[in-house]
Amino acid sequence: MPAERVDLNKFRFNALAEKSKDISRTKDGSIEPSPPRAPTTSAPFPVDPVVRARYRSPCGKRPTAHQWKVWDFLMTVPRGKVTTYKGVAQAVGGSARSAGTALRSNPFSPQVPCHRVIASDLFIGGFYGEWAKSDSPRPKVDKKRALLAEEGVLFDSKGYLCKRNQLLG
DNA sequence: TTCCTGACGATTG
DNA sequence: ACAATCGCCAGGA
Repeated sequence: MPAERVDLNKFRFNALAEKSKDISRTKDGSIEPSPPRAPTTSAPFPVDPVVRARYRSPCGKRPTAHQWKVWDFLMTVPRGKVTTYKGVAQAVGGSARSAGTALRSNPFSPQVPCHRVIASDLFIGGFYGEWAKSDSPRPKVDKKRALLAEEGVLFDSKGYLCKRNQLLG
């Protein structure tokens, strides 16, 4: 294979990976892996308010009341079912978008099952900050799909939920 | 405090 | 059908 072709493929890969935020570019133009979006913890999900008050995420941040509410609600979504960002917002307040913000910083995945949240049009949606696009690599969303498949929740080739009755509610 | 950025969702052209 | 736009609101800098 000509070197020219190799370089082209490499360039294409980097462009896609950069778009999906798996890598980022430093000031001098070199490429480095992006830091993980939401490092997970092996600590058990705390329920006690006192334990919560002193809890710090792996990034050293203290979760907000809204985040605890979102995560608490997720704990009520059973295996084999999914809900939507909109559904989360209706349950705990705020907007669908702000629900996504709380999921994005969930340090207890998959203990707190943020993989059971999909878009309101039944599209599989995102995972760990990565939003599924059919024309780009989506390793994290593939992981989400695998987790849900293990729970009996399947999506079609375009990424839409197969069985509507698996939606919570 | 102000400003900006998103794992959204609904509307519009 | 599809992309562009707009409203949304929690967090972080």
